[in-house]
Amino acid sequence: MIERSIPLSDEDINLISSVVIVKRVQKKELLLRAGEVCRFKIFINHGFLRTYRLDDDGNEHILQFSNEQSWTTEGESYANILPSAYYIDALEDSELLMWTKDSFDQLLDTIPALRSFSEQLIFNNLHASRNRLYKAISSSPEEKYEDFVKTYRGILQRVPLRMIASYLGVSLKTLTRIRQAQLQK
Amino acid sequence: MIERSIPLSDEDINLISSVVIVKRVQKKELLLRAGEVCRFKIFINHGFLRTYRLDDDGNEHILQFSNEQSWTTEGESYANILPSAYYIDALEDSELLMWTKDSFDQLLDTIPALRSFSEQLIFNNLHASRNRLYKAISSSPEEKYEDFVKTYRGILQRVPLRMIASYLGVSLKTLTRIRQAQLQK
DNA sequence: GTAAAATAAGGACAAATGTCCTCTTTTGTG
DNA sequence: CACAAAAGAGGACATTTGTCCTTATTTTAC
Repeated sequence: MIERSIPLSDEDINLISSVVIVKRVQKKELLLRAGEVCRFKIFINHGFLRTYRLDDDGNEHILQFSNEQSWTTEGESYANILPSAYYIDALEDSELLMWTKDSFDQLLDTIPALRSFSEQLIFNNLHASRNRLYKAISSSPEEKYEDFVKTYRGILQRVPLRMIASYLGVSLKTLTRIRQAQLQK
Repeated sequence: MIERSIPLSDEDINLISSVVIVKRVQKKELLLRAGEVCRFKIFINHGFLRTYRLDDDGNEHILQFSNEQSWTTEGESYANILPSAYYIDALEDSELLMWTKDSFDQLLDTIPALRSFSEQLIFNNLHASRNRLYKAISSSPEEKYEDFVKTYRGILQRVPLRMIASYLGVSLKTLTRIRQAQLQK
């Protein structure tokens, strides 16, 4: 599964597998709490995760949805071994492959292909993040929603609408209004 | 100047300097146009740059202000040698140190300290970008403005207010209203 | 299987925000 | 120095968006 995206030798795969931690989590289970240090890199074998943050009033703001067959972690906490500002939890029952920072760093040193793959991921992340920021500051709620539907059609059916609203930074009300307006057409 | 932030030997510095391109640009001069490939990594010796993008209606949206003694480039275009979606121009007369991707990649291969410094920059960028996204989707215009003032007090005096508005993703009108309201206090 | 919780639509209203305009001041240019 | 351009404040108004409700439906949990 991971192999699909990286060109790795059998030997490399064995190495990587030798330090993996397989974890099954239930829907709603928390993987990371704000204040804790994020100790793992996570690959989602199947299932669905989300990264969110609480503001001063206790409102959730979703930064990221993480599909199966993708990677996630709270990078700032993970890299600097600092308390995380974000939560990560499961939106569906999930099966995860996890590596501690220590073992993953060692893998990076041993397997050049993994390192360059990993760097590529960082870049993709950075560019996606910048693009999303652009949309956040330049688009109307309607454009944001349409863009979301276009980009993540699959997710729309998997999560409650209020989470889409949270992800887009608009109220549930505006989102239902937009959807109603689009039904009229 | 660059040296200050990286532990480099004299030899390394010579290497890095040997392939640098020093460029002086005037206020308003464009360094990168949308559609062009961003061919350089840029270190701003002194001066002030900005990265922005035009939407379909021709409105500017500022993604980044770049201070003196900091780095900038349009990463997505630079890394993948693709047409940029963004513009970069000078908000003040500036002196820039620039490296082509070819020569910079070579430096990265030769100087491990530069590579790790460079990776650190990427991470900082990623985390800053994510943080800004969080504020973009979670804060009111007033909170955004206050946060901006707190974080970039210096910039406030250097750029027109409408650019701050553009950076924050709000209209100039809301920004002047917020500022008026704060004067009342 | 049933009660409780979550979801989301919709109404009513208030508040926030944007657009368009004018006017004054400041800045930049020749 | 003089003229043009840019900046930004402010008014008037319309639109958008949010908050607080209620209600119907679906999902979850015991």
